[in-house]
Amino acid sequence: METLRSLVPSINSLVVFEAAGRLSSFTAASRELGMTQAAVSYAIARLEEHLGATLFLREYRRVRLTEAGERFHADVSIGLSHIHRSARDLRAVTTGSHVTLSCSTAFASFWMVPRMAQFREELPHIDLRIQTSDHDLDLLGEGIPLAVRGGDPNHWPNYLSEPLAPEEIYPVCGAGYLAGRSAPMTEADLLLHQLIHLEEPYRTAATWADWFSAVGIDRRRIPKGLQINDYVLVIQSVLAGQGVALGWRHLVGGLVDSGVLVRLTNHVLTTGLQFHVIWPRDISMSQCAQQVREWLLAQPRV
Amino acid sequence: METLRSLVPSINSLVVFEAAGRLSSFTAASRELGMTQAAVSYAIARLEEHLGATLFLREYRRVRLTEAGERFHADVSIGLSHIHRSARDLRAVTTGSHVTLSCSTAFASFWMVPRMAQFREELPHIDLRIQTSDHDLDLLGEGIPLAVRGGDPNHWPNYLSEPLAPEEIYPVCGAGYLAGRSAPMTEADLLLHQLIHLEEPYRTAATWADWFSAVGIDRRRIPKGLQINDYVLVIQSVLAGQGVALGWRHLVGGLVDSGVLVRLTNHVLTTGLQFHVIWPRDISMSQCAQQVREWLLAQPRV
DNA sequence: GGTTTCCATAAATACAGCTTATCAAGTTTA
DNA sequence: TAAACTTGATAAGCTGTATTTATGGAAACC
Repeated sequence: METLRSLVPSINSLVVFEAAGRLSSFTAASRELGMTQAAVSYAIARLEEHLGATLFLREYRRVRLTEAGERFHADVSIGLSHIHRSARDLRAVTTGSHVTLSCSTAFASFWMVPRMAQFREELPHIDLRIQTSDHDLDLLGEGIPLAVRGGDPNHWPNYLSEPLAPEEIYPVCGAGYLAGRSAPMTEADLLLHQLIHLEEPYRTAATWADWFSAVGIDRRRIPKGLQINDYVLVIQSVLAGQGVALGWRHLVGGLVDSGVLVRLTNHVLTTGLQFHVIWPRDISMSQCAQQVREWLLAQPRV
Repeated sequence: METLRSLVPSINSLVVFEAAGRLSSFTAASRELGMTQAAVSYAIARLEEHLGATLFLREYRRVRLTEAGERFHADVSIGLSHIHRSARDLRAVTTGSHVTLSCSTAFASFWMVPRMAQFREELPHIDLRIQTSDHDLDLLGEGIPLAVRGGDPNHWPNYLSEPLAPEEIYPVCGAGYLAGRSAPMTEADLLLHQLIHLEEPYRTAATWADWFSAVGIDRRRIPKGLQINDYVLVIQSVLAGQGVALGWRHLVGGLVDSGVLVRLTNHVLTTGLQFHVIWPRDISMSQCAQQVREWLLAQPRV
């Protein structure tokens, strides 16, 4: 079969043709493409010669696509724009002044937000955009250079990663919650409290069942309580004194330290998993994204 | 906006990338493209460098597209194949061993068929394909280099043309039709005969009304008769002795000369229009198509 | 009639893309 | 275990094509 290369003198000439056709002017096309008018004229002439078709009618001070040229132009435009868009998406990850970080709403609220002031101070030139999503979206497809995800890196073969924090879980309640209540002495005492459950709609997260199992308490003994599907709302409920929830150390550690949340019992569920900063393996990162990654990883571990 | 040129090192590299991705091998791609393996390796390396993305994983004795590469490859393939198809269609008109001639079924039957033996003798190397259509199809769109059409060349600004025969119309009947009937002496006598009408569904052709008008006979006096929508069938009906029809000289002249059809009356309706050989203006013709055109125009006028 | 603004053409030039040559790596096989 | 084979990477150098520079011609417009 005739290859595309044999059909046209050079694929580059198609780009010239596209611009010339769109602008109906060789001179304008040459300006747009940053080359001389002669080069455009030459490229078009060779393309026409090669295809054996007149693509342009040379009129006074302009050129006009012939009918055949019009048809070909439409197809070339479609083809090139398709490629153009794809190439632009690829590059979007690696360049650009802004950096998009994909993470959960919980991570955004409890980890990023408290550190944003410091971020602005240390990396003032970077326009950081946090994209929260509780789906595990496709960074490559979305053109996002950086994300925070919990889990096993082996599950993301197309991404490189660096651990940010281990997954450690303990019960917390609001500072005022214990007033008028007796603090639980043992893990089993917690069964008598108002438990707030996180019901992740898309991901699977550790639950009260996991936590109680780890201390040898049968999951069937766990009372039903408040079911909330967003971790930010879970913690807000806890802060409002509505009950006890599981706290992820890397998220709530700061609140515990400042005293607005209170740890209950001494048991910590350690899943062995880590939260990671991850980025697409095959795509080189922009300077800015690299700086953001280094900044994330340099934050003191809670 | 970033132009496509700035996104990729050269558009040619996309062709190399497409082949390499499809074949999962630089060496195989180099063979297909008729270049060296080194050139492919170099082109891909530059493309990756330019896009800032790793497109291939180099494995033992093969390369494999990365996820990002896969995505980009799909888009590039689509884009290039779109252009490829369009370019091929353009070229199909100008090259190729066969020549397609578009004409009406009537012209095919009564003009081409009687001359085909001679055509084969004079241009044996040409694979002539006659495409009959009673629509006025778009030669450019169909990739057809040559057609025969009646009418005014000014109506086809995108085509060049050369007249083949004037439009001359006279009544004819079958050789046996007059047996037992009195031959019409005047044009008006024809009104007493069984007239066969051609009812062109798509084009407008001259009718009995036109013919009678030209000799000063009111169209309202014309009797209804057989209505047939294909001129080939009209003439077959006439040959079968079913009645009298209008005969176009360039089509039925040969049948009249050989005696199987008989001209009636002396009046000839000359519309002033011509039948033309036409071809797309903007597309250069293949050698073969040119020969066919010259052959058509060199045929002795009936 | 001069001016302007397009496109075409010719000659000269630069440099991208290609080839040649060689190396490295990894699997097969002997 | 080492030699052979295949495939990709790399370096250096060459070639040819795309581009520029320079010029001319045509068509409108003032």
